[in-house]
Amino acid sequence: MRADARRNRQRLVAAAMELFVEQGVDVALDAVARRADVGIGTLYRHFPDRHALAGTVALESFATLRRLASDETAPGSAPGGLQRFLVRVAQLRVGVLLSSLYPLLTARTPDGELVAAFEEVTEEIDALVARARADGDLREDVTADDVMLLLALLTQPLQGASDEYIAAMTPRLLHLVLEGLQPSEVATPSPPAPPAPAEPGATSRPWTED
Amino acid sequence: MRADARRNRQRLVAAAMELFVEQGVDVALDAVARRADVGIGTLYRHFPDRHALAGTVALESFATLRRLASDETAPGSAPGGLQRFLVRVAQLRVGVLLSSLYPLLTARTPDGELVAAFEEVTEEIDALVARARADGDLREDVTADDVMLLLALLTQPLQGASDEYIAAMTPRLLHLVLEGLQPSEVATPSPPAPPAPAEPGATSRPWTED
Amino acid sequence: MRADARRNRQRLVAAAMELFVEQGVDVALDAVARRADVGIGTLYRHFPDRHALAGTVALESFATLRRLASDETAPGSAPGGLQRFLVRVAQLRVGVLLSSLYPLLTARTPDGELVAAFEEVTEEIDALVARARADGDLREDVTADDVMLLLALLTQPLQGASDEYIAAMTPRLLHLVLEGLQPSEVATPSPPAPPAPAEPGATSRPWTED
Amino acid sequence: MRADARRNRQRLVAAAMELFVEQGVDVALDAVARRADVGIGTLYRHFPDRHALAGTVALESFATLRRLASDETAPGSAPGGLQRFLVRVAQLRVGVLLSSLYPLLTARTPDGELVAAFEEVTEEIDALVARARADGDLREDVTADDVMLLLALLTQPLQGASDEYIAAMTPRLLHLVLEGLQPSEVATPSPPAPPAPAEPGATSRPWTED
DNA sequence: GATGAATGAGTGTTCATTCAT
DNA sequence: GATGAATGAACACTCATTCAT
Repeated sequence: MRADARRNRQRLVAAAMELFVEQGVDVALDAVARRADVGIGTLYRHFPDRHALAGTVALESFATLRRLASDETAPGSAPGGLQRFLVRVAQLRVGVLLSSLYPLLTARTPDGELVAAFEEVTEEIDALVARARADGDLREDVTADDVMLLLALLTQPLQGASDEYIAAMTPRLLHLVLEGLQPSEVATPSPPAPPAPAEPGATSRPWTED
Repeated sequence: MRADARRNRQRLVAAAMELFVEQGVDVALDAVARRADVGIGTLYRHFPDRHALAGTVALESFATLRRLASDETAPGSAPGGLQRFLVRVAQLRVGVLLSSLYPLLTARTPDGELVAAFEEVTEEIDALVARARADGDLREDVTADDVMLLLALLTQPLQGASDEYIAAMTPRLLHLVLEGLQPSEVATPSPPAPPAPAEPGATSRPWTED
Repeated sequence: MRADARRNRQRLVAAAMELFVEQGVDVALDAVARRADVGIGTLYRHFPDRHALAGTVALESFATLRRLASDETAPGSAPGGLQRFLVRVAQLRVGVLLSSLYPLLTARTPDGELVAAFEEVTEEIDALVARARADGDLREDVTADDVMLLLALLTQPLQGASDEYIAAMTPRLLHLVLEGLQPSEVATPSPPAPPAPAEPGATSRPWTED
Repeated sequence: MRADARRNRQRLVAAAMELFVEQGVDVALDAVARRADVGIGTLYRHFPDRHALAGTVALESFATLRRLASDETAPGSAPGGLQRFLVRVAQLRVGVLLSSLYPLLTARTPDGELVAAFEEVTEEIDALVARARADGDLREDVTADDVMLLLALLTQPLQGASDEYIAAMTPRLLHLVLEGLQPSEVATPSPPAPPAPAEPGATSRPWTED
């Protein structure tokens, strides 16, 4: 692939990620191209349709999440890794993608690569959760799914809120929630999580069609 | 106002609320009119633009929230009112509106009625929070703002997730989070909330423009 | 249906027919709307997509063809009806539609109404052909299918030819061809027509997909 | 010219001719380049625009037509040459080009080479027609223009018809039409052909601009 | 007051053509 | 000379909003 093409591709993905985070996954592709400082045709050459672009952004996001998680599961890493991971993810607001892009995992023809990447992220977070539990930092009844969903929800773009407000409140809420997930004498059993669905897309999470 | 006009108005607001919850605040107004079984022209006669419709929906939602909250602050009501309130709100998914409609609170020309209604809701929730604190059910450093924001985020529509999954996970997450908000020996101080802004829109929450 | 709506619909169909004849079925729908002196949105309100518009144009064309044919099969009508019919059709250049719109007859989900209209046209032309044969005006081995296909081909828009040339040549060619279809001693058997296909779209003519 | 350059040029012209016949002259040039297994840039290096490519294809087609015609006018050739010529041309479906490419003959700046080639084809066909007439195989009032136009029309690609249907019907129609062009007692005079225009493009056929 | 038709700006997508590699 | 990436104009289609009935 030519150098300039690769650069444009990078810029497009970066621009898309920014705009997805700022304005949601429904931004006009025009805007993405403009932000990347590239013609709309170039966007379409690299990504045949919005789906393809979103898929690539998801892939990148999953890779980032995975890297952040594995940083904390490295052998000999300090306790509190789950917390540190979540704080960093929240700062990057990568969670938006975690949530907005779930639909992609279950398109009519689920993208195998994407599903695989998601599985990998899930595994890393499973490891973080297990470690936190082993360290006595996490309630016994909290699963990786709970953690991921909380993350997705808590870092969702709140339509009309100012960036400063979000930036100030996110660590605060995260602190409250994470501390609340620690074991405690008063803890009572949680309502059950839904069972894993038979199928589709190979994930254990039942997202709906596109 | 003619009887049929009033009925149409009601149906429009109801339809809008349903669709806002189901599909987000960006639904086509056509769809709202159709759901209300009313012509699009009728929608526009009652609400000069999407903003006006959304504002009315917000007003209704705030009224509902307020009623639910005041149910729990009635003199002689049982402890645990905050929890019960939050669970009910989550069930109604009225939180979507709480979040999606925040922008309205800070439009260029903030709607006084709306701001007032929001203030009232805030007051009721303040009361619930105070009561919970007094009962020893809530960490000292949790504010009404924290509660409202958590509520908004946790009940946001998660784009591609199936209704069943959401329905199953919401009470679970809420249980975890609420239990986590209880006082505990291990609790450490939360990061500070942002200070109230001087202005605008008269709310103490700094939402961005439209 | 409102009077102005009906008028607009008429104008759209008329404009589409004109432009289909002049420039082929692939004209920009913008151009159709402009020719009909109507906004593009109006076009789309009446016809959800290009297919629907083309289908309606086809329906009208078939109705016209049928009328022209039945004019000549009325009881007591003079001999030479097939010739007169073909000349009139060629003058109207309705044949374009006969050919350009065949695809519609075999769309994935063939439009029943359209197929029925086509069958009716075919029947009328069958009658014309039978009559012509009975009158001794037509070779024995000529079928209605032959006639329709000839008509479609001979009246096709010849991309770069001027209107005058076409207008002058069409009757001339038609005269030659029609006279050639008369019985003659020198006639030799024609190559066989293809057998009717099992299916689809209920017509006996095997047009390809969309 | 480098050997590979020449080869690429050949492949482009061949690919274009195939696709023109299969899908009409409006195919995407991308598709032509792909079929020729060549970059789109290469196509544009050889042919500055679609016009130039089409012109070259026309040239080749005219050459083919001419060759086919002169095969039948060779001294001592058997009677029935016009018929044989037309059948062969119809089989090759070269007629598409004859019709689709007429516009090229009258572009704002008519391509002299092209016009000349067309004139040559016309001359050859004139000869065939004269011979057929002399042999008593053709009505007196049929001209070379009639023959060429019939050929163009009868071999036009019929948008939605299947290849098999066309393949089966073409010889049949051709048989009918050709036999109909033979002299006969019942023949009546044809409507007059349009007079040759003063100009433009030097052809005697009044095609419109581009 | 209700209706739904008309409008046109906005967005997704394709493709002819240019140009850097 | 070959390549394929970049560009933007053009077209299909949607939807907020206005307005005639």
